Amino acid sequence: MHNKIKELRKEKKVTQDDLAGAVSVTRQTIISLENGKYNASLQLAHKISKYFNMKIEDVFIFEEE
Amino acid sequence: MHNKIKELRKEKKVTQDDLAGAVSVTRQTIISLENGKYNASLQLAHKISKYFNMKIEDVFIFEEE
DNA sequence: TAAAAATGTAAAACACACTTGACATTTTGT
DNA sequence: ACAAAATGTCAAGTGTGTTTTACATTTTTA
Repeated sequence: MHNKIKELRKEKKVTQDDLAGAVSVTRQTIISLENGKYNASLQLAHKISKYFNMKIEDVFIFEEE
Repeated sequence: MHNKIKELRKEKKVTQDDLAGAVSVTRQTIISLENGKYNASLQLAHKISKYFNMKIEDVFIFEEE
């Protein structure tokens, strides 16, 4: 699974710190998600995609398992 | 956050064990999710909603936070 | 009505999402 | 060029999702 957070964030021209604040997590969490260190929780995935006005499936890409 | 797993599962007439097998988790995990003991991971939420041919947001309900 | 199937509970163990803090590197702006 | 802002790394700690095992209760069916 990977995600489009970094792209979406740059399109919208917001900083990691801004996004982190907006969804109430640490900047470290955003960094780790963007760099594929681990996956977001369902709650966080929801907040992030809501922040970008998108569906979870359009931000987080689940390749075949 | 709550979810519609139990309802959807009964509509489709599948057992907890069937669903668990279909999404590769333990029956215990399904029980705990249905009874609100904890929330699914993003991966699992995706597998479950895909199993029911639905979007994550239509299976897992995020009340205002 | 008894056996079988389905659902539930409880607790210990493990994996991973997320935090915290401190510091290093890259990018941006003047 | 230099300072400031943004991004990244590392490591230890906390909390929670998931597994496993074993057993109890409820529901279904022959």
